[in-house]
Amino acid sequence: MSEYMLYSKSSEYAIQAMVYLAEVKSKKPVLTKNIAKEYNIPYQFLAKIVQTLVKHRLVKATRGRTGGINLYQDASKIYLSQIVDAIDGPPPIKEQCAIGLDLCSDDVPCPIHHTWKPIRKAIREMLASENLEELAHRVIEKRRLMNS
Amino acid sequence: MSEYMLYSKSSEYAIQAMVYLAEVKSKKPVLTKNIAKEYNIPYQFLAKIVQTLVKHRLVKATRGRTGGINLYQDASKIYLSQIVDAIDGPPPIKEQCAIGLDLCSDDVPCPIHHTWKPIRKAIREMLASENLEELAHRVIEKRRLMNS
DNA sequence: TGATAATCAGACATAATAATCCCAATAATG
DNA sequence: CATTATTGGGATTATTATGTCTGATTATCA
Repeated sequence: MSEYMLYSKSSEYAIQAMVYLAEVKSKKPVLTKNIAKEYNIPYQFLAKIVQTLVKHRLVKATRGRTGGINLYQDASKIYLSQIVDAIDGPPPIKEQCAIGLDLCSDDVPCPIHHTWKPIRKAIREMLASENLEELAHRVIEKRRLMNS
Repeated sequence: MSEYMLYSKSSEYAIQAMVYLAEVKSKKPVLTKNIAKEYNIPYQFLAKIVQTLVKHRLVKATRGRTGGINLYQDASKIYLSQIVDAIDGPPPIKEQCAIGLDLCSDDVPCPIHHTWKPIRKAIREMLASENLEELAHRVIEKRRLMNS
């Protein structure tokens, strides 16, 4: 394992799929299969992840021949933190000590509590402030830059 | 999986063990078994991790009946980043895109590149600036606070 | 020098995460 | 109404991270 992990692979796939949905803005249901192909995500695996997103009402599924998936609500109202929480579960109530000594708090801080706390806060705020509409815009902008 | 991960469980154990060594400041070799007991780390597992630390010259091992382990050099010269790199491997040269789209750079940034980059930098700097001597001091301070 | 006690090394076991398979349920279309 | 194409969901497999076992090697000490 290397490089810092904000969320699991499953959450990463979930974010990619939902950014895709925000990007295409299709009224018609979008095929999970197509999203999987576009982002090179194992189809069956993504299908499972989508099921979880449906249960958490982040995605709306239409069954049957002309079925597929759509965002459950407007892209501007869906934030990364919602997706990650749905897939990986919500963050723990009590903050874990970063070097695993035991629980730490402001009163009885762990050795790196004061350096780690603002970083953790920044991560949380990032995930809670990024919405799908913004992300989709920037993905489109990125494509433009890559093709120029 | 929940909560952000800076390093693997193995690295966490490695840090704990080395903070312990910095704390006791023993000239005589310290038993891996005792460290494992102190921090509730599975002994055999910690023994494996220690082997890796020895290979990376972060820890010095003395074999035989009165053997054990010590820090390879002064605690003030050993930083968290060294330990994490030894156990988890060094960070990748090319930065991965946080939402897995593809590689990102300042020129062709991924959608959350500009928010994620300073956070990643802060994490790296934290790991690169925390040395074992400092940490050991603060662990001792924490113990004092807990017992009062 | 033999008994003891530590690390070293590699194989093995278990648990968590990631990925796959298969078929049922649903719905459109000729 | 049969065919086709989708999601739903349980069981299974694969891969990786974590943890365990066993015996060899090294060194001390009675």
